[in-house]
Amino acid sequence: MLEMSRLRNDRAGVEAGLAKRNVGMTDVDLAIVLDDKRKAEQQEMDAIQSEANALSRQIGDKMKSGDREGADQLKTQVGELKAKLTPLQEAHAQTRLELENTLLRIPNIPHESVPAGRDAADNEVYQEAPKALPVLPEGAKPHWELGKKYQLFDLELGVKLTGSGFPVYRGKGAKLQRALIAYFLDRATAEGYEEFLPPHLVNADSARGTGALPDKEGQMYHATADDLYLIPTAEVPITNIYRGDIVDESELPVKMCGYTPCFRREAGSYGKEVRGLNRVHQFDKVEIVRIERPEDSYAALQDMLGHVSGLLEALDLPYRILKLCGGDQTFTSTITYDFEVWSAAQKLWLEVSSVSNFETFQANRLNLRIKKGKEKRLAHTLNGSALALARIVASILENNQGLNGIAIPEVLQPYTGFAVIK
RNA sequence: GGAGGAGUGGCAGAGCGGUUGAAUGCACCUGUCUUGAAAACAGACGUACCGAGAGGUACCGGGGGUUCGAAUCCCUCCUCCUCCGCCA
Repeated sequence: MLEMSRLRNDRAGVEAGLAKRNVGMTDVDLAIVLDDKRKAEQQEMDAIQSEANALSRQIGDKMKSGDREGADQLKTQVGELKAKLTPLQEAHAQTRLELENTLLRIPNIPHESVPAGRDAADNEVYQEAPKALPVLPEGAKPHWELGKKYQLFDLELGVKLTGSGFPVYRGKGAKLQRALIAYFLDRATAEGYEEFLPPHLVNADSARGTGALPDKEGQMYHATADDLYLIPTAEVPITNIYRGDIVDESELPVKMCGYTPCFRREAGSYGKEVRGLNRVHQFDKVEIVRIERPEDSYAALQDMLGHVSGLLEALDLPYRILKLCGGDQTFTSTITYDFEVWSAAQKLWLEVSSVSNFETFQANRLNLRIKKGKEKRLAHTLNGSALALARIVASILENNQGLNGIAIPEVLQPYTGFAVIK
């Protein structure tokens, strides 16, 4: 949620930013009108309330001194004031609700460096793959065939148990998952991120705090009996740890990480993009989250890009980094970099990480502030996948396949206990 | 799931219908004193909204109600504690 002050004071900047997302100024204008109305209503209400409070106090005095008649007279006056107040209060509540809903509809303003554009086709390559893409010999198999051949995961079994898009990992496939999770967490904690293991279901307040609601309503699984949402990413519970908090600047930066499964309904996607593990309803991910001073957040973003790059390099996977265009960014982000890994058998780039700075957009919804002495201001929040498993597994299997089986990256071997899948 | 008890400022803890945004203690902050610290003393010390300011309004777990007036009474929901039941 954007700050009202920004909408009022930086109209040109807001307009230019929203244009990059192909969004107009209608809601911005409406928000300002509603905010003006809100203020005027409050002033009027406060004045009436103030008068009523003063009279009520006088009633108390008159009652004490035995002046029943005077008290009754004042009661009538207060009654009249209240009659005026009630409709005002109702109107005011309505105005606030409309203002809130309007603000929730306005997406974050992209960073000035973010290119304009409509969709993924307009994204900018920020960093090319560092080396020549591997070329596999004839007969190389896509990961879903490898998964079947070596009994690493079973999609049909998932259908039986749950439905499509819920893979069942088994044997060395399951162990590889566990190894990747442990490796990613160890790397993150070595970088100073505190590990959390949060709930996998959250309430509506948490979903709203990070922007999953209302923007992604329908993309989350909803446990209606208890009105809880299955998390689409660990970002939601981990960032919400600080919802409503005021953090002293001396405690910054806050660096958190956590592993969780991620649940996404992903309704309506078909074709090669969803073959095998390319897009599933449940996958595992290690997420990193940071809370920063505004002046530090872009250095933090670079640091996070470095961290994710380091992981992919350690796994020896060819990757590139995209800077998303305005139209392809998520609703809440100021700037987003996507990491894509080359899946050699499919000859396809697979997105394995998304690293974003939200500036104050999430913090404003979360009401997450930082303070230095008496001075308080909104924090900047950032997060990134480090990393998302299913597609990493897909590319490891495909890229590392050979005549003698699939080679496990060296850094993972201490975690898997085996060097080859055969 | 059933029965009972409780939710007040950073913490502890009064208040139980009328200048109570809230006593008191501790913690924190600022001064005085001290070479420095401690102690002592003095002061400041919640959040949000409106207002140029003076100041005003709201908030005592959330929501609703009674009343001229609610932290105080009523309803409801949530959370925690104790006991019982069930259970990985």
